[in-house]
Amino acid sequence: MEKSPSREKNNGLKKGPWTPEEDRKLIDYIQKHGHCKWRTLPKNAGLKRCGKSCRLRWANYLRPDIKRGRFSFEEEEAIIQLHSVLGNKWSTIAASLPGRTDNEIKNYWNTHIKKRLLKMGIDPVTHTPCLDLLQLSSILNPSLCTSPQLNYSGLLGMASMLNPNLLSFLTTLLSSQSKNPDTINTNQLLQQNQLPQVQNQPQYCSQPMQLNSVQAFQPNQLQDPIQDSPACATPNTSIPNLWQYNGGQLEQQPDQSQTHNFSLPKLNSMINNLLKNQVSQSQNSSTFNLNALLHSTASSFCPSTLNSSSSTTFVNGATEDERDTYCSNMLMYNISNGLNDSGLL
DNA sequence: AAGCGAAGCAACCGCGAACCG
DNA sequence: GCGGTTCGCGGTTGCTTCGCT
Repeated sequence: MEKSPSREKNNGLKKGPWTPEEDRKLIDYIQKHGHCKWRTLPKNAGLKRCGKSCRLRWANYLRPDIKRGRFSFEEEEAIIQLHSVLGNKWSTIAASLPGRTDNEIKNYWNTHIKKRLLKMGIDPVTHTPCLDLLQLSSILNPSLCTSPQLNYSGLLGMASMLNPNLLSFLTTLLSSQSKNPDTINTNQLLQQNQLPQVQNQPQYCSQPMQLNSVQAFQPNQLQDPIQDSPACATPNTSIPNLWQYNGGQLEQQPDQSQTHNFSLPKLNSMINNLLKNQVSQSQNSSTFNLNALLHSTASSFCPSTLNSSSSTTFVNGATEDERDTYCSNMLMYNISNGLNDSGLL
């Protein structure tokens, strides 16, 4: 790639883009003599560059073991995972990714991953759900909603910040949905009689990835909420209309005679209504109105269809949207795992 | 086709750590 | 132990390409 004319420093050392000729000289020299002394290398190799520039060119571009091309999804997952632990320790992260340089990873993080996380409602610095007004409006404004699956993670992130009960409820519902793709038994959920632990720092990536498990969260067979079948939403006033968060225990006992089944589109609208309600009431409230949730009507929050992507598309060469979808599913999967680990599901 | 801003990425810079005499 | 030198890391810059108007 030919760039602008090279710059020169006062001391005669060249700066700027490397030419193929310079590359060849550097490669030839290192292949013959190695690179023990970067300081003296350029002079010996016949290059008008500083040692630092040579080292950088070799390390980031000319090294024979460098892997070129797009980052695979596995690599991306690893970067996010490592960054959540190590922070901006690019060289340490690079050490775990054969063939990738710290500079490349740093650039990829700043140009791709950071944006993706923000889009998912996750703070790329702290790796926790973030709440800002823009995010909030995009989540709550149906016209701005382009990916319902994407918004699940945003919703969960929001929920966790607004109300620990809400996060527990949503994740339980979503996990239940994976076991029974058509219906959710609310009574069964209530009978658990204990709220799961709220994770302080939800993980949204895991190693190794378990595509089959994640696929269980693919909300397939979605219908237009407006066309929801009557059997899918059966509100019942005998269900306690309030869950009181009190050290993880439900204070009101559920009515064990009633079962409520509803489809995922209905769930979508319920979550949306719940969040709207929660936001308008008070942040950090320890209660939410279950009865209102069950009675809430389908809104236009959820677009009419979702594509049921196959897991095999989430490997190398996945589109941006597919990656977003997968990342969102991973969030739900990991939160669900947290529930499973606590023996609640 | 031209202009312009955004995105992507190679390369630079400054600083601290490691090394060495 | 100390001072000078070298190396490596992370943040930043600036050039090129891309896409939109």
